[in-house]
Amino acid sequence: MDINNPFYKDQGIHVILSLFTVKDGKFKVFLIQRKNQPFKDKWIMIGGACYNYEDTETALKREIFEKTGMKDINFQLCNIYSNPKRSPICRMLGVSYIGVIDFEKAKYLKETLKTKNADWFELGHIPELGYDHTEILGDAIEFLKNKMFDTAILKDLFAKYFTLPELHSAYQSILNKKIDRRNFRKNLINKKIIEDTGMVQEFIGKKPAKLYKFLS
Amino acid sequence: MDINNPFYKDQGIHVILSLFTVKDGKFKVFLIQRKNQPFKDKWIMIGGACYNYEDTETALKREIFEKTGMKDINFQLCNIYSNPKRSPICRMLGVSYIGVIDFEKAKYLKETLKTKNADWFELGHIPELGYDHTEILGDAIEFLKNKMFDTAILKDLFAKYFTLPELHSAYQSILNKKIDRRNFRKNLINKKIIEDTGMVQEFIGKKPAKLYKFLS
DNA sequence: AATAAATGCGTAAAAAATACACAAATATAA
DNA sequence: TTATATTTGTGTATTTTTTACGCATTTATT
Repeated sequence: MDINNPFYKDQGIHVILSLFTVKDGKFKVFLIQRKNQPFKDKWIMIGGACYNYEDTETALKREIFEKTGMKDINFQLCNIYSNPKRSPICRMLGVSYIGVIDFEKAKYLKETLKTKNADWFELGHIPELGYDHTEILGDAIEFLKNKMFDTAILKDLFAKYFTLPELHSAYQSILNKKIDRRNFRKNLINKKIIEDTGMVQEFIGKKPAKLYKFLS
Repeated sequence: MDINNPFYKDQGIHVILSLFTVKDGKFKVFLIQRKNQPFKDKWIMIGGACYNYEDTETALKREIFEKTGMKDINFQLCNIYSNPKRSPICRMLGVSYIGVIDFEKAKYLKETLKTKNADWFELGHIPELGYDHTEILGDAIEFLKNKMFDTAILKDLFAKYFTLPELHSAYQSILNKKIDRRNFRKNLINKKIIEDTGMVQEFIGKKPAKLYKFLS
């Protein structure tokens, strides 16, 4: 370890957030459009530099706040990307996180965003992405799918409570396949991922649904 | 993203390998003793700098070769550590990998190692570690345990073939608990992690055991 | 030949996952 | 008011997977 080796330092760290929501049965990811080179006009996911006095989680929180004004987005580590050519400027190690928000926040996010060219894109309708964000997004989706039935990774997809039909619809959107709704309920309850709150939906029409919440 | 911001660069990336083996029913990790400050005389896991022209896997392969002379150790990403104070010298992002080798290689490793103060330590008898390697090692063990029954993460624990009693013993050492040997076999075969080779062990004593191999 | 040690194979019980049917609540139409 | 359609909740067989455990086989030793 030679601290004076010019190749040792002289490199940056980037944090990237694959931010997802589900709205009206559409699984969507949040993208912003670059205004400058490199990858001018290409779309990328939220993120930015991790300065050398902060950890990556702090950096990502700061970046999210600077770019969107939001402070309460939860996320978890997904993967890292270390190809030295992944950015044309200099070596930037990419640290990728995954986050989920409910569609009320999602709406607010777009309205208040400082970066104007930003939007939610439905999966299957993703534009061409800059850097290696196509790969990063693909890995994030895979990660999300693999954790959905074992953890409360979708905890923030609803502000607080939700009905089973709502959750069921979200799962089907993300996995892009049909799931038996009766077994779906038993599965998530048995695994202690969701819990019946005892409350019931105020009815809009049809039979009112019970309200559930995520555990942990 | 301001490339001229002094906090943007001026930081290093470190790769760390939690290298495990099992010998005579003892689950062990490979450690080397530091000769210089910081953490002089403390033990740490293999690793070193990732230069800005290489990806982290390349860096780790290089570090392993420079420090041990070995070229064929497989590993996979485990976690990252980004606390800016984790190294007293400068910000060093830690990228942790996990690897496993068979005890024949393990023996060779210690003999040919350039760094002389190096050894295999049985879990439960780990000395005080430098940097944040206690946390890194703990996470790596957790990672290994969680993947043992779903993937061939122990593939390199045996040079080629192995008997079921050998594998069974290794699993029990790592998990530190008894596992029914009959269900153990069925479990790993059903999940297509191991496969019967059709060959049988040359007998040393007792009933000769069948030889298995890892898949994938 | 009998015994002990280690390994392989099989089967019954329990638990989990899957497939599928029907009852209950509500709005709307007749 | 009654019937109908839609949506949600609950239950129950069936299949698959996991777990528990018995017994036979192979070899060395006595």
